Amino acid sequence: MNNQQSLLQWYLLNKRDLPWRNTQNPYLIWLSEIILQQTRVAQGLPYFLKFAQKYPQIESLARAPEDEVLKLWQGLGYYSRGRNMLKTAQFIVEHLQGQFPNSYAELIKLKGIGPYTAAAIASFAFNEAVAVLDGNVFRVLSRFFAISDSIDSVSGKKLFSALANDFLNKSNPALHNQAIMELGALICTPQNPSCAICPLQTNCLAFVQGNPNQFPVKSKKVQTKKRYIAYFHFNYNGKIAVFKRPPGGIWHALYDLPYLESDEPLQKKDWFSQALNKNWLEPKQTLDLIFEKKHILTHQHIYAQFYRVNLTQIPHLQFNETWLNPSELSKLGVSRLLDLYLQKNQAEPIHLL
DNA sequence: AAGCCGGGGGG
DNA sequence: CCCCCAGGCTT
Repeated sequence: MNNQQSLLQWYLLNKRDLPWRNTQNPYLIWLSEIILQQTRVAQGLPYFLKFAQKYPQIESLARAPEDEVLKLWQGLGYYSRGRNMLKTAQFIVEHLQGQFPNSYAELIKLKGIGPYTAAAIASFAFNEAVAVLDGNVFRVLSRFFAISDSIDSVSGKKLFSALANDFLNKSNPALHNQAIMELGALICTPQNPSCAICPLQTNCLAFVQGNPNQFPVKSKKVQTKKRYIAYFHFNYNGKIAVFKRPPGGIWHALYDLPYLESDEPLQKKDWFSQALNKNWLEPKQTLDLIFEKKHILTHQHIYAQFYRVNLTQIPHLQFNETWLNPSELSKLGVSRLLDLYLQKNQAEPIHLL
């Protein structure tokens, strides 16, 4: 048996039973691939089930309001995926008669579909002979061939892309692509790979050399930034001031509370005086610290404090804010951080005045 | 080419 | 604390 055959045999015996593997419907496969971008299967699975249930066809997704899609996407992160997904659904329904493109060349033209996702849909739904290249494939191939070219350089990507297409089993691209990714997810893991039970063990150069942990090679490193944010829960007759976050930063298109920000930690009196300067409140008013949370993201650590202010008149907040009651706000997508606060606030309501 | 975009799980 | 996950878009 050659390497491709060993890989396929291993896959057929050991694959996980995942819902998007039981269909060739390009819409459902696309849905799963968008959700799974930079996202573990265990985290994305419940979202796939929710979306497939609520939007069984591309037409129902295309009709959905953006706020509804983002509420369903809430907690999954990388929210531009959800907005691009909606735009692409609308494009396909309005301009392609609802028919999903059936080739890599056409798929990659769509918003939110890059080289990986185009290859995944083209092969899984239409059995096109194009290799997927994701984090799993980078890892498997870099170890199998002991390649030290960095996977986040342009030249490295070209090299691995050529290698992946060379390694592709042209007689069964759909199964081969799923198999090599599954191998990366279950056997050829980032740390402590299970080489002892790997179907490619005997021909794996890194295993022979005894250094699989040295692959793959990455050159870029992420540096995290610390942010200190004071959120203001302005309460007026049971309504709360919120605004839709603008383009150009984190949580674009999600709803949020008015806030102040600093590069270094500040105390309540500092936030209070800043808010006073902006005429968000009056000197006689008080800030109640309700909730503190260190919110950890890949590229930033947010030290958040949530202050509640009970108002007797509506201030001008400069956020294009709207005033919503809790049931209205509960229908809108918010960050995981704000969701935590709102949940806590609901569990321990403040009985005021 | 580099920076940015979330949240979570595992070592 | 670190890593990275069925990546893609913008500058």
